[in-house]
Amino acid sequence: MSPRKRYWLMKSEPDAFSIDDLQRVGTEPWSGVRNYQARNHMRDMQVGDGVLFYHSSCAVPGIVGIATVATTAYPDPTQFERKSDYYDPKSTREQPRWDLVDVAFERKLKRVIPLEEIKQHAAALGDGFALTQRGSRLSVLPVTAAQWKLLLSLE
DNA sequence: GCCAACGTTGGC
DNA sequence: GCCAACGTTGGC
Repeated sequence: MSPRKRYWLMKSEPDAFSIDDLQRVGTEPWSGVRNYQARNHMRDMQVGDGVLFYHSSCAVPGIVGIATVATTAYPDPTQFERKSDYYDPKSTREQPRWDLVDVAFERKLKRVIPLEEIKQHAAALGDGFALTQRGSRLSVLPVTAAQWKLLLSLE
């Protein structure tokens, strides 16, 4: 028996990989996460969990689409590839440090929900919400059912 | 392009 | 085990 569906938010720079890219490929291994907290969140993911797709480092940062978790966590192959930007010499196949999940496209939002607007709901979203916490750079973060509902009600 | 905030590294 | 230095993230 699998635990009930959970929700997450995943950041991506649209110049590198956008929601349109995800729509085109359908499913994408979320490679390159090199932050332990973000990795641990991916290890907690279950197939079917909901993902808010967020564009960062762009003109209008914000939530742009919805995806679903398509696999449980498995070792990120790029950590073993010497030529990859994500190569980690401290990683071995016996003891990989970095995991990823595959993420599947579900839909684009009717409009971008800008960070600026999300911030106006910071109080309702709660102090613990990493996206609206000052200085937070976490790229994979948990979202509660209530936060998910609130954020998508802004669409 | 700037810079604040954060995580990691490495010297001691 | 501390902490300064460094590199990176990401909003603006």
